Amino acid sequence: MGYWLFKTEPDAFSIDDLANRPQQTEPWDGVRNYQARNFLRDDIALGDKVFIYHSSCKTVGIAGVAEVVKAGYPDTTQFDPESKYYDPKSSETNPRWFRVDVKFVEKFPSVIPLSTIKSMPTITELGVVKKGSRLSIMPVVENEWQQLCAVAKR
DNA sequence: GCCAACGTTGGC
DNA sequence: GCCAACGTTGGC
Repeated sequence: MGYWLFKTEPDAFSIDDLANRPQQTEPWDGVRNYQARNFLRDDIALGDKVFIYHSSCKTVGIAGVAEVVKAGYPDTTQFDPESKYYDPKSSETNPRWFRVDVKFVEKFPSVIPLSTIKSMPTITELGVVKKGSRLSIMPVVENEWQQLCAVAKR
């Protein structure tokens, strides 16, 4: 079982958007970063748990949990000239970008603020506490996942 | 809105 | 293959 953190800008897509459609499969598409692509294509598995992280907003931090319901497969927006994620250098026979599907699991009673996460001395691996981390998809180690879940439920 | 950090691009 | 220029991300 793997653990991950996905960033999203809540103005575009928030934990509430997920929560309002609890039965629905949501595509996590438009990721255009090679390191994140490799995670999506190679490492993120069915059943993995995902922290939904709100960035570029009033309260930056972890807002809740989702679950992977479909592992990596080609992100079709890369083939669509109308899409803002269109990539003319990609092809259906050799796709460059991948996505997974997720579904809602839970919304935390309140967002765990980034400042709180940074203040926890035992959270050292998580990418968001590292300076200048711009990755939108990042792994979470299990013990840090458990710690953050405990904080969320306080 | 500022700006540091980082990824990508393209000339050589 | 180097590296400067440029664009983007994202916290503050």
